[in-house]
Amino acid sequence: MATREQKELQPIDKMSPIWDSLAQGEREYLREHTLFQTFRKGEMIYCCGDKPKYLVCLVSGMVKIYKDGFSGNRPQIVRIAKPGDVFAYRAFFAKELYCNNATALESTTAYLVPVEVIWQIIQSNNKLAMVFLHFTAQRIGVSDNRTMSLTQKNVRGRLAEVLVHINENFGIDADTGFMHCKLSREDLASLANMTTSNAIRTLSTFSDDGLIEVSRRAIKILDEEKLRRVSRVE
Amino acid sequence: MATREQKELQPIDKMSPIWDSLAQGEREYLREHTLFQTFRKGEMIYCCGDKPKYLVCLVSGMVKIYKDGFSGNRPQIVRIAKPGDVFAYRAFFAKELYCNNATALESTTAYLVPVEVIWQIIQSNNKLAMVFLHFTAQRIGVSDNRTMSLTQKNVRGRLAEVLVHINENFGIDADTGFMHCKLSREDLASLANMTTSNAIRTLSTFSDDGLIEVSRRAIKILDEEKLRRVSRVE
DNA sequence: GTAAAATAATGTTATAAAACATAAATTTAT
DNA sequence: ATAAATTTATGTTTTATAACATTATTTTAC
Repeated sequence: MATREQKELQPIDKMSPIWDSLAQGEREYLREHTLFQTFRKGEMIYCCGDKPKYLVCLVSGMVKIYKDGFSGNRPQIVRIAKPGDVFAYRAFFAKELYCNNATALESTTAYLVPVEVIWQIIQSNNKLAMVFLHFTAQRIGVSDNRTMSLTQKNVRGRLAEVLVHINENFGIDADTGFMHCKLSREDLASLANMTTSNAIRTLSTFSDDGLIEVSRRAIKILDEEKLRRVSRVE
Repeated sequence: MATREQKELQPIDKMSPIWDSLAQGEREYLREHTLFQTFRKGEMIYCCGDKPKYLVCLVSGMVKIYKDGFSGNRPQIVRIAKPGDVFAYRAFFAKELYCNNATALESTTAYLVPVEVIWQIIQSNNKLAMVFLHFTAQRIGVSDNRTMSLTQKNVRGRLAEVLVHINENFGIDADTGFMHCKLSREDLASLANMTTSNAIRTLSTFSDDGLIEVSRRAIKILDEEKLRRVSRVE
């Protein structure tokens, strides 16, 4: 008898604590109007200039959210979404068009909630409004801190910060210790605002110094304390 | 008969459209529990690590909101608040301590609304929650765009952007055309993430090139179109 | 009004990171 | 399986900006 490895697909309102305050009727309304969609690797989920149509709740896979670079400059990854993450709602609440892009980093599935559905529920559910307010307020802090890191830390400090962040937020393989999130050097560079060359070079020196172990795209942190120190002071 | 130059002090709920959705009872409650305070030039309004106690609504003067620099680095001005602006609420909604500082750039007066009062009203006034959600969502966008500017534009582009922004948001003297907001070179540098030397030097070249006119701290934009172009492409 | 402090103006040097170049390794497509 | 394309690895050069240094000007304090 084959064991069922594949996890049962949870309904949208069980995917994130964002929906905890929803009443039963609201949950049903949400479920009924939510789409489920698959994206293949590299596929665009939304892009800069689009009018926000859906809030996205990631079910499986990984999505990079990135801004196009100014005139000839490299694009910059703002953040990477993982299963359970809810995104693509900022522009809607700000009453703006999207000003960044989202593409699947690997084969990905997601719930798409039409913004009208969110609007409908949030108008009469103050708790939901407060949850989104809490989230957006936190994200301002994250964004302002990111600005500080990208402008005041040097290349080593920025890359160390990115590695520690990925390690913390995407987890590591229980057996090998390698990080689950395997990004190309180019994407690491884009996250840490540096050239791909510098990302590659700095990974090499981190590896030479025994801070990390590198095998292709897989990275294992060997000395987290030291890496954090590099992230703090450089 | 002496003309009354001094404007009558407006009540808090007339200071910003943020409060437009408040019912009469809520307005009275807000007014009754709001403090009015004066800050002299350089005085701190709140600082990094403090627990948020008040939402601040600026009545007169100017306030700089800035983050301390990492280990030995220069502080960075996040934004400058002007009369009518409401600030100091992000950390409260994010359930965090302040992670930046606010000091008066000149003699300043402000309404201080205890966060419990905000909480009380927002719990039962969905419209107010939506207004704050709209504001915070917008500010994430501003912050992310700021990150792009500070990391991808060169010194000239960054300073040009700051000048255009100040010109637009703080207005100019009707007679002379000089900008109302007169910052020290150090503060301009802090806004544009560069050394004071570079801000001074770049102002000189802008002046030499006929883009601006400089007289002490006062600056007048002579060729806004060209300055915008510098801001966009450099 | 004068001295002291802070701010502004420039010139010079040092340096971190980008740009460029080339080659090796890996992945993808046929 | 082989070729083509992409990604990774390093070495070298160039460049933008910080750091440093000095002087002039302006503001503040007594």
